[in-house]
This record gives sequence, structure tokens and C-alpha cells, in this order.
Amino acid sequence: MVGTSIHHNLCLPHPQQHHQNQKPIDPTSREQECIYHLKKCKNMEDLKQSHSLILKLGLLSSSFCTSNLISISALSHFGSMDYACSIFHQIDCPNSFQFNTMIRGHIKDTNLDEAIVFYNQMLEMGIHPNNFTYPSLLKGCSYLQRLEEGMQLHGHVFKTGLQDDVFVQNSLINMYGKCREITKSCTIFNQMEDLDRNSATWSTIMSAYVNKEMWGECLEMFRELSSRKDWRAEESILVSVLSSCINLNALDLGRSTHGFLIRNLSGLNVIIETTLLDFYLKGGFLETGLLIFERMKVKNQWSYSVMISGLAFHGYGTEALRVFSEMREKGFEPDGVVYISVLTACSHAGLVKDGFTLFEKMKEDKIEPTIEHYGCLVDAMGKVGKVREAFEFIKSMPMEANEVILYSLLGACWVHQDLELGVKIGKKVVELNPQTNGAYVILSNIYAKSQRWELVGLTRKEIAQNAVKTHGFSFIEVKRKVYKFVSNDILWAKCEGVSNILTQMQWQLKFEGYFPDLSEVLHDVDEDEKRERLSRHSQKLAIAFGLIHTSKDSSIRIVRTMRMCKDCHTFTKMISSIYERRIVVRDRNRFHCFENGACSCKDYW
DNA sequence: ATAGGGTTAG
Repeated sequence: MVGTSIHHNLCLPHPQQHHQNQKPIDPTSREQECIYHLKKCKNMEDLKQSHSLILKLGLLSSSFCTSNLISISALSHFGSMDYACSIFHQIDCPNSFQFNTMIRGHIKDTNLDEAIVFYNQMLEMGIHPNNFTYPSLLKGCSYLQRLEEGMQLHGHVFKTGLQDDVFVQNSLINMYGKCREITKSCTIFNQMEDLDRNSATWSTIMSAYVNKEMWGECLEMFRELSSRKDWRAEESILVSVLSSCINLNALDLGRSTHGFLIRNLSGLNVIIETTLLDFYLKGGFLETGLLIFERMKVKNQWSYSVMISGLAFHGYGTEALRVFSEMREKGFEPDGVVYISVLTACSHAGLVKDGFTLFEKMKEDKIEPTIEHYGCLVDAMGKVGKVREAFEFIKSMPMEANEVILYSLLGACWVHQDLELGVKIGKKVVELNPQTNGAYVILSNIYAKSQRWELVGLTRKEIAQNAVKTHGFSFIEVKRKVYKFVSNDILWAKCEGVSNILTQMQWQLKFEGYFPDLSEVLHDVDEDEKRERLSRHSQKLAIAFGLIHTSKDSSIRIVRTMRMCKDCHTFTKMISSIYERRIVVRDRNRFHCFENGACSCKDYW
């Protein structure tokens, strides 16, 4: 304790010493003195000393001094809003700077409501909000996704005539983006003069697109931006680019973005490194991902989370568990999301016991398990054939089972040939969502296996009727262009590059004995029939090569289907895909297909 | 006189 006070004396030169060669009576120099002390504060003790100095010199009446005092109290990492408030309330008539600082401080503490109280007080006192007031308030609305308040503030922005301030505009774009009101973001973006747009503007609008899962539009923005002469590479912009690449399977573009980063930036921050890591892992480049992970100088909880789920995704369950314990050793507290990753790893590797141990550990850590956590365990049990236990487990859950969980169990029932339970679950899935074709497919398979042909017919009919409603689509990247093809769409067949790939896939799959020759499919006479078969076929091909996700609206989305060489004739290595209990692993020039062992991985459904 | 906006997965 003695040591600390000595240190502080060193840190804060005594006022008199500083005065020696100056005129001590000059009030501005005394103010400067206080500011000098304030700016040097490193902790609460220093701050209190500066505060008492201000009181001693009778400078609490100096709005410049109190402004700075409030600013340090409210915004520094060691200060507190309580402290700032106590000072603020001693001011008779706070100015706009002081109000803005208090608002910003509350926003920093994610206390939007309190910030709004100050804002209202400001208005009531007739203090005009300025161009510094709105950015912080809107930022608060952004991360709390408070559209209501955000829109009111937008109105105030017009009333105060601040709508042309670039900071205010960027904040508005961001607020609407975070609230998923992309059209409103675009309106503001489009109303801006091109010269007024800065990199924050571009970065904001691009992340707004990513937030809305409009990855193509995000890349379109990037194309527009990068065609300008004066643009500069910025990490925040490229994070959105990479994120879009991941989702569009634009692996070449992603890799050249990586190259661009290396060429143009001296070092990468942890966010972009983590995004890169995710990009490589999702794209199937496990080795590159591992290399990036090992070389990362700064890792955070998120990086670990991405690495763990990446390992799980590639089927390395035990490795994922190892990284998980490394994460704990390094002092990163896992959150609910990391537990989802690590439980997924357990389910992929069939580590039921480890899964349950982790589940208990998680509850000890005071993390409330969500349906996803339960889902992982159901998955794990289903995978090793413990379908009945999994069913009992579902019944014991504190929440209703959702489609994802039932789907997972349904797949397991089929694989382990528990037809009775399969029918039970299948009917439930259909009840929950009558448009899930996958459940019908499995149900019809189960009926066929039990020779209940009438039911097979009925189920197939449902599938045919639903086919129109389900939009499966897939992406293929050929020479830096990403093609999307949708079920019921044979346009891709007209595109030479894409059809080459499909022919190649076809050949590979035929080689593995999965599907009939494409030409056989094309031999059908009836146009409608041909179209239908083709679409089903293309979807099947894509599914066989892809990872399947169910998007929020339950339509099936197929992403990350494959990676092709630039000449689009040869496949590059790796594709790991899971569908209907078949795993296709691409390693160099061979496919390894596995049919045993359930792959009812909920994260792919 | 002091200040402000933008980045990632599950």
C-alpha cells in the first residue's frame, strides 16, 4: 500500500512544482493543470486525487474541468457511471458536451434506458442535441436491436437537421442493419453522396447485408467499392467479404481475399483471423485452418469456438475435446455456444459418455442448457444406436422437442432399423412441419422396408406435392463465379462449366454406385417428367456432395457443396458431406463413402 | 477548448 502511494507521487507531479516557472494565479493555467492530471489517471485512485485537486483549486465551477472529469469517470476503463453521475448532478446547468458524455457512458454500459433518460432531460432543459449525441444513442439501439427507439431518434435527426452528418448516417445504417431492416439501411446509403461515404459506411452496409444473409448483395457492394480508385483495404470490410464467401462457397474469392490481406496489412486482428479460420474450416481446408489456428498470436473464446466446431465438422471429435480442454487451460470460460460445439463433436465421434459428462460440467458452470444442447446428446445416442434411450431422454427434457431433434432421432431410427419408433417419430415431424420432405422420404423408406406399400404410395404423393414448395438450392464455384441452382431449375444444364462439373460428379457417384447415369434420366420422353427428374436428380447430386442446413424458414438450403479446380475438370481434395446416413469423404482423387453409423447430425439439418 | 460511426461463428 505504501508502495502504491509512492508510485502515485511519481506519477502525478506536485502542482507547485509545475507552477514554479508560470504565473500561478492564471485560472486557465490552473485548469490546464487539472486536465494534465486527469489525462494521466490510470486508476480510480488517480482519478480521486485529480478530483480532489479540482475541488481544492475551486474549479468545479469550470465547465471545462468538470467536463473532463466526467469524461474520464464515465468513459475510462477504470471509471464508473455512479462516480460520473455524482459529479454530473452537482452541475447546475450541464452543457451538451456533458450530456453527450453521460449518454455515451451509459451506452458503454449497455444501459440504453438510462441514456435515454439523460437524452430526455437534455431536451427538457432546452440543451440542443448535436452531431455527437445521435451516434452513441443509435449505437445503443443497434446492439440491443431496439428498432422502436432507433426510429424515433431517426425522426429527431431530421428535426435537428443532422441528417447529412456522415457519423449520424453511418450510425443509422448500422442501427437499421442490426435490426434487420435492410431496406431502410439501403435507403440511407443510397441517399448519401458518393464522396461522403467513407470506409465505415461501406463496412456498415456490407455487414447489414451479411446480417440479413444477403451474401451476394454484400459481395456486389464489395465489387462496387473495390472498383473505386481511392478505396483502402479495411479489416472490417473484409470480414464481411469473407463471411459472405463462406456462405456462398466462394472459395477462390475467399482465398484471394486472404492473399489480399497478407499483401496489404501488416498484421491481422483476432476478428479477421478467426473469420479466416472459419472460412478455411468450412471450406474443407482443415490443415490450413489448423495452421492458422496454431500461428494466431491472439486467440479469444471465439477463435476456440470456431476451431472446436471445425474439428467436429471434419469428424475429429477427440481432437475437438482436446482443444476444448486447452481452451479452459488458457483461462477462456466456455459459454453455451462453445458447449454446443463441443457436444456436437461428441455426437460426431459417438462419444456419448463424454457428452453427458460435459453436459453435467456445463450445468455446474451455471450455463442453462438450451434445446440445442439436448439435441447434441440425442444425436450422440441416436448415432450409437441407443434410439429408445434417446426417445426417453427427449421425454425428460424440460422443453418440447423441436423438429431438429426429432429429425435427428428419425434418421437414427432408420439407420438402426427401429421401424416402430421411426414411424412414431416420423409422424410427429410431419405434424410439426408438413413440408419437410426429408421426413417423408425416411417414412416412405420405413414403410417400404415393412412392405406397407399403400403407405409408401401415400407418402410419396406427399413428397411430390411438396416438391414445389421446397426450394433446395446449391452453389457451385467455377472460375471465381458462383452459380446457384435451385431444384426445379434446369438452367444450369445450359451452362457448360456447371454441367461439366455435374457430369463429373455424376461419374464419380456412378463409380461409387449411388445414382443412375444422368443420360438415363434424360432419356425420358415427357417434358414435365424429364424436368422433374432432372431437378430431383440435380438436387440429389448436390445433396450428396453437400452439407444440408435448414434455414429459418425451414426450406432446405444446401451450401458448401464442393470445391473445384480452376479447370473445373478435376476435383481438388476433400469433400465431406452427409446425407441420409451416407458420408462421402473426398480425399485427393478418391471418394470414401460410409453408410454405417448414423449421421443424424442436427447441425446439418 | 474537450468527443462520435463500422468487423466474425453457433
